Amino acid sequence: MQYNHIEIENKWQKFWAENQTFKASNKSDKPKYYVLDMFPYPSGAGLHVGHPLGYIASDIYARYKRHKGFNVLHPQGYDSFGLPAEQYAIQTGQHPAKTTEENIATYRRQLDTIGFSFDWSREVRTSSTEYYKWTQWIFIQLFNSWYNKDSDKAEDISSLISTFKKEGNRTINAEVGEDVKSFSSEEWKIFSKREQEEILLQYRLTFLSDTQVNWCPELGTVLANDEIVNGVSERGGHPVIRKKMTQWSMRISAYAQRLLDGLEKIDWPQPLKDSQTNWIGRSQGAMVSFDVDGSTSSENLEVKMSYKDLEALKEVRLNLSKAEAILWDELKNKKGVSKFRKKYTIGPFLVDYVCLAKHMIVEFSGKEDEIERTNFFAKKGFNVLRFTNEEAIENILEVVSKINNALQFPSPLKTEKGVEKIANITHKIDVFTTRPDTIFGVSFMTLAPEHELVSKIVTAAQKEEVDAYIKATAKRSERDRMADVKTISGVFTGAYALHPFTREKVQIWIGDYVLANYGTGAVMAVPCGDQRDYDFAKHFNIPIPNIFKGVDISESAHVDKDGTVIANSDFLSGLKYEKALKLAIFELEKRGVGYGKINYRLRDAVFSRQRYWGEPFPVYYKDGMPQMIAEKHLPIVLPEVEKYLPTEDGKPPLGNAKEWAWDSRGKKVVSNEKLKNKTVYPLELNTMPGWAGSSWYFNRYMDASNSEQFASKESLEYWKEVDLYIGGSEHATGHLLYARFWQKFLFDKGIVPVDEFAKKLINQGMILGTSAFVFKATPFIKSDCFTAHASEGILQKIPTVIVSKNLFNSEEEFEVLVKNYLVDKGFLNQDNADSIMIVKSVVHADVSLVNASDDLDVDGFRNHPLNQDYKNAEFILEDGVYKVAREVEKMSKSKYNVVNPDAICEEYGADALRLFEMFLGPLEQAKPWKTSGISGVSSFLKKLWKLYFNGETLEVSDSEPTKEELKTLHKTIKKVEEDIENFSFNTSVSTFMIAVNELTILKCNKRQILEPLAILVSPYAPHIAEELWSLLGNKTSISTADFPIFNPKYLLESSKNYPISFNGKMRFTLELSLDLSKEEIEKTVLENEKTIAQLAGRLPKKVIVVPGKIVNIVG
RNA sequence: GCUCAAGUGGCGGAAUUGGUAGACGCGCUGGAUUCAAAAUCCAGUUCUUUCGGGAGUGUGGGUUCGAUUCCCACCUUGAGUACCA
Repeated sequence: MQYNHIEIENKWQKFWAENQTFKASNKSDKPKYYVLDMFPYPSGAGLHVGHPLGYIASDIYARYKRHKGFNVLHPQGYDSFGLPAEQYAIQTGQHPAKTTEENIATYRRQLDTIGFSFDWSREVRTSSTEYYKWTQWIFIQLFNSWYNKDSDKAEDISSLISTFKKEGNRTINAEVGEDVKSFSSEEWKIFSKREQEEILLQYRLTFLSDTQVNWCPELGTVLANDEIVNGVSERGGHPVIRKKMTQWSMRISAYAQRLLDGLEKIDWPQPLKDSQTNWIGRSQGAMVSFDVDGSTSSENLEVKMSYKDLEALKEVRLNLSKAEAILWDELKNKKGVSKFRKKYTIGPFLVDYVCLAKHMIVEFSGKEDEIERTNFFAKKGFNVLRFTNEEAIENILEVVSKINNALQFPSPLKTEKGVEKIANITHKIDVFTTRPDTIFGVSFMTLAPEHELVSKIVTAAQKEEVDAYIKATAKRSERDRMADVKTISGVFTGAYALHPFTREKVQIWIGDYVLANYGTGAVMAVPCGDQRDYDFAKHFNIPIPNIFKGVDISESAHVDKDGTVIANSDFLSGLKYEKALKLAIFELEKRGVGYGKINYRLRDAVFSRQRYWGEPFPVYYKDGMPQMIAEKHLPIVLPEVEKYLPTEDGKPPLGNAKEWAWDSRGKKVVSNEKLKNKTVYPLELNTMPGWAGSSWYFNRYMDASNSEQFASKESLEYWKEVDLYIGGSEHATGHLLYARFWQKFLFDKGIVPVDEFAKKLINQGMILGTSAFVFKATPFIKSDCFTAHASEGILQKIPTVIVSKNLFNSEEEFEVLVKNYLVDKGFLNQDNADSIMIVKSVVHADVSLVNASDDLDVDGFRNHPLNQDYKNAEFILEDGVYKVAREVEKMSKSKYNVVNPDAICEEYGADALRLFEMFLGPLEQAKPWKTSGISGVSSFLKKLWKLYFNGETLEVSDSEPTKEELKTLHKTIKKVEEDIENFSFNTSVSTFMIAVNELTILKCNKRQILEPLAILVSPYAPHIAEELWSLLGNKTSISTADFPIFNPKYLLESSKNYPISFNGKMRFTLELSLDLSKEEIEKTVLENEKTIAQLAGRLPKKVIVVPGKIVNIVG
């Protein structure tokens, strides 16, 4: 019987669908295993051979795990909201739901053809109402939550409100926006409802705010940072500008540290982790305050500390009294600006605790010099709180509450002379620096042109110039500013800042190399240690003090930290980077001019899109304040609109909807006409971004049809997390970061049981296309020979000439060849030949017209619908064929190198496609596709089939297998098992080929070999395996069979073919018994005549014998 | 610029802890079968050679009895990222 892949594959695909073979149960005695693919966006172009690569790998793993006795969840779905469908809708007026539906049908058909073991009963689509109901629900959960930094997790907003009622917001340590005002419980109670809502909005994990957004005018929407590549939109490459808009944001920054820490416990590829780490951008350094000159400086009372003193302090910190320890337990958990230090020196005094950012000292009373201390601290701008030991031990809670209160409500500073205004400082410039060790190298400061202080500090003399500069920068788009990094520009403000240590005056400049939205929008410039500062200083002739010992900075800044010794830096002189850094921060904190700080690059994520084809927000606006629609009224269904474009007055597309108002009485969406009614309110016009639906879909698969809940508690508890997640690395800083964020939030709220959703992740590499090119000759009239009409006629006679690849080595040869051809064929007069020139150009040829030997189907090319221009082209062949040039490029329609899997399945079968995709190379690696290679796996399948047959009839013997047959089988079991566990799928395909080749030579047709062999092959080539399995008389699907068990006894050998090397080079092999001892091996080898010949009389210096491995003779 | 990954025949790639470099497949060459083609089967295929050998895993060094594998420097390619202070 012939191997008929079409018949077999149709038969088994139908069988699996009818019998729901791969339907996973949420209850099982077997251990669970969850294998997930990144679900596709169903684009109009359908799948090309690159798309299924990851799905095939995960399918092999899923099928393998089933053979290994696991209850496997292997679902699939569609990320079906998104831009392309909407752009198509704008162009054609087709409803995106319709095109999406059609595209999904194509995808489903293509996926089914490849024979995946997906559990389709759990399919999800992010654009279906049953699904996005729960996306809306999660949005509401985020709205109703705030981030408590003391417990380091998200909590319900109700706990915040009850604290506000009891104590105001002074005891709250939350992740919030920048300008939150402090208030007491009394004040909270008298705030209006609206004021209360405004305050709460600042605390919520999703919040409305006026933010600078990336606005893309062409697309008419805002884009997230990860949707912009090189200053233009990722989709379409349109320019992006910055614009202030009221937008929903997600407070992902609250999770920055946890997103970083979580990377440690997940098995994800290092490059992916690196790019997330990069994106989060944690940098450790210090905040430093510079006073603007014109303020009265406080006298300098510092006592300098050496590094030794600093080390000695560590000792003191370890030995705390009981009261001290109790209080420290309470204080140490405070984070961020309320962070406390213990046993700290402020000037000459050692204080018990200090919060540097808030200038608050907490001490135990009873110290001898209390009055003196209080005065000194007050001069330095510190408030002091004192408690007795008893208070701390007996009523720690009250002590803590007093401290919290004082932190929020600092009392005016007091000295013995009564109330005195200590600081007369008009302005301060805060900067963030990662190099506080270089602080003595500061020679100027630079503010971003947008910095709020600029207008306040600029001198009258400089005002005009500064204003002009600010105007000029504002005009330039973000993209211009980014593209142009070489031009140095800036203006002196005329104002000076005071160096926090030396009190020397340093100039304050503005310059556009400082970005307003990173750090504080201001930098302390250290020209000797930072190249940008250096260039700026050179350009404007600002001094460049050198603070590095023995380093030449005449040409460029010295950026190296390692091994550099600091000089000319007062107390830092003579120290290396690490020590100088610590001591600098220590001194900054001691003098109250700065503190150690961790900064993150990760910004809060903008969550509003001005698009139609996305999830609507479950939000309406009452008096301008957002209100959530109750869970029981979800989903809020996307309304119908006539046009998918923004409205004429610039509102998002949903502004076109006629029925888009919320009736708060009737609890339903009603016509906009009813907005006149008092109880009807406008609904949100923005929609959610693409990443909303994909940030939690892996949880939905666990209980996909649940209409009561996001997913049932039991199913979430059972499946917990994805065990293996396969997808592309392009989602590193988008989907994979946002999904981790939502998972952590859902975990905080007790909705999901784990805070990382995927234990292991593999990035499959891209499959590249092998483009084919032909060489086209284009004739031109040489300019000096141009004699008007006559020449025109020459060109018209000349047909397009296309030249085979190996006929020329240079442009000159090409030209000569073409001219000769044209003359020979009579297209060109010899006389005219000199007046034209021939230019070579390359043209893509459709890869389906080229065979494995790079021969082009010339007629096919002429008649190809995309090659209308070449219908009458002349081809210059070599040896009767046309050879194309090949190049590896990304697969794309425009390069005519896209290979469709449908055609492959049709011609070679799905099993061949699956095997070949795996055989191409390591899963994670990018690799080129060449269809010709598929004949290898195709003939392998035919050989495999033949093993079970004798001519037309199935012939399998029940007799005992031979030793060799068993050896082949068990070798294969071992290797395939190891390969799958290591995701090295390419090598197991080779292993199958070797096994089949060996068994063919052995003429093996034993059931005891061929039955387990079918199981081994089945994860890779499931259709042929099912067919052979059933032909062998089995009644159930092969997917339920146990994986064969490897038995090492069949691989035991009695002898080994030893490689005999001389000085490490293998010269010949020698068959020796494995029972021989080291000495016996050495003796036998040295006596061998080939050894004697190799040595040619020399005496071996040394003989290395590794029994079972190698013999190496040195000499 | 910075970070990461990778360089092995004509091509895709193999060599899991340092131990016979080039498995397996494509392509190519020759042969069998065939009227012919497709398909199938057999043999060969890193380079070089005076047919004894010799050289060889991006380049140059190092460690080792022995290095594709470990270390150092450099070159090339790919990916990510960037006035991030």
